[in-house]
Amino acid sequence: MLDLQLLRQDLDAVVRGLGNRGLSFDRDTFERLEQSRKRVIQEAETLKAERNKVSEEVGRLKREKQDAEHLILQQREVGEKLKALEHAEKEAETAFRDFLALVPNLPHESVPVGKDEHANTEIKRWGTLPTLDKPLDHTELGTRLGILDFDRAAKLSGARFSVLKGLGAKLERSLATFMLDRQIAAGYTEVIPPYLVNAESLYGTGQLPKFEQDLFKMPHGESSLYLIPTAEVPVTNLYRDEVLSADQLPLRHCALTPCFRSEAGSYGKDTKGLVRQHQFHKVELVSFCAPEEAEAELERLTGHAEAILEALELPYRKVLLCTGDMGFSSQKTYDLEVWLPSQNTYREISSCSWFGDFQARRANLKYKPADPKAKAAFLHTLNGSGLAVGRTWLAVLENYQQPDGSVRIPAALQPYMGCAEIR
RNA sequence: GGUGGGAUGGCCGAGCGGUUUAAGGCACCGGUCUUGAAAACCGACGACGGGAAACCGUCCGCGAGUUCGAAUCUCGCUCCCACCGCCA
Repeated sequence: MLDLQLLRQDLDAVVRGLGNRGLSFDRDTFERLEQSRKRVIQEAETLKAERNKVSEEVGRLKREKQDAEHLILQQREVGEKLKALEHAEKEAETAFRDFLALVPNLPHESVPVGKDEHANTEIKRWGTLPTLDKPLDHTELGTRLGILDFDRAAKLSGARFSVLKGLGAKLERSLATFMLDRQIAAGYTEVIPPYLVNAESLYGTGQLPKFEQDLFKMPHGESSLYLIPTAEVPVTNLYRDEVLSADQLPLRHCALTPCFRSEAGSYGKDTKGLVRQHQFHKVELVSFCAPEEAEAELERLTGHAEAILEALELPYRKVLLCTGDMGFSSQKTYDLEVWLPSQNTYREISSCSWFGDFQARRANLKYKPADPKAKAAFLHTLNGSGLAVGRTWLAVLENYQQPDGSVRIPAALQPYMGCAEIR
């Protein structure tokens, strides 16, 4: 949610910022909704103030054993009018909120303006690309090694699911544990959150109301629960409707969870292999901090994701997303892209974002600044993958493949795997 | 699934139809006193919305209802606690 004050005071800046995302902000609708909301609020409040006064008068008369019948009759009419007005007030309030709920965050000033991923800025490249004559893709490598099975997964669930077996399963588990251990050592407190969340949680981080079609929704009693698309949702919402004290900040959490995405609208994209699945594991980093620390925190958090790739000696590049390529809630995002020999290109393996107070407004996440005279204020939220486990799995297979079809295990991972290769 | 108890400001806790503009306490803040601090005393002290301001409105878990008037009465729901049943 954008700051209402900003919308009122500098609508031009909002229109400009959203324009940089390639969106046109409907100024007329906003102004119409804002004004009708204000009008009906003022009307209702005037009437309520009047009602309260007369009711007080009735109370006084009754106490003094005087007749108040004429006032009570008069009040009945006011009550009727008020009921209608309160209804209109609620409607206007809802229309206004619904409109704002669909408006994405404004890009930070340091974000390059552009329409799609071609305008992203490469920040750095790390690592040496493997020299392979004829690199196989991970699907072929994994299937040949007997550690990856898409056919049987299709039998169980359909397309975009996978079965990992033997050392393939162990590799997934080793990677996840390795990442968690590293991030815990870097200062993140591990949490294991629910994998099913309510609609309020998804609203808080910005997946709802706009992106319901991307989620798996489960009927539950009268309402529904959703499978989490990322641990960002439950972990960011941990402190929803709370006021944290300044000395708790920055508050850093990591979580290993499965992630579920319906991938609606991505038909034909990455249909083969593990790149785009309905279910995958991810270690997520989430940080809550004071606004003045947030920009540096994004660099720090991204660094913690990079450290995993470097520890695993996987070549990657770091990209600053342009305005047109950023997610709904983000104001600045770095993507980390790992080298995939079979595709002869870099593919996203982590996305690290700074949301400003956008999610904090939606989730009512506040902190009490150190200055005892200061009022509670919205804090800043950040998160990033550290890393997507499934994509790391396939990156290891492809980058560490040997001419004979076996796969070496990165040195840092060998203690977890208990072996040096898969063959 | 069943029965009973509960949900009030940052925290504890009173209130059970109209002086509640939510008592009282704790914490925090300002002041007096003090070399400084503590103690004591005095004062201030919630969130959200409307308004240039004065001020007004809303908020006692959530939603409906009764009433001139609801923290207080009625109904529905959610969550927490205890016990029973079932269960990994």
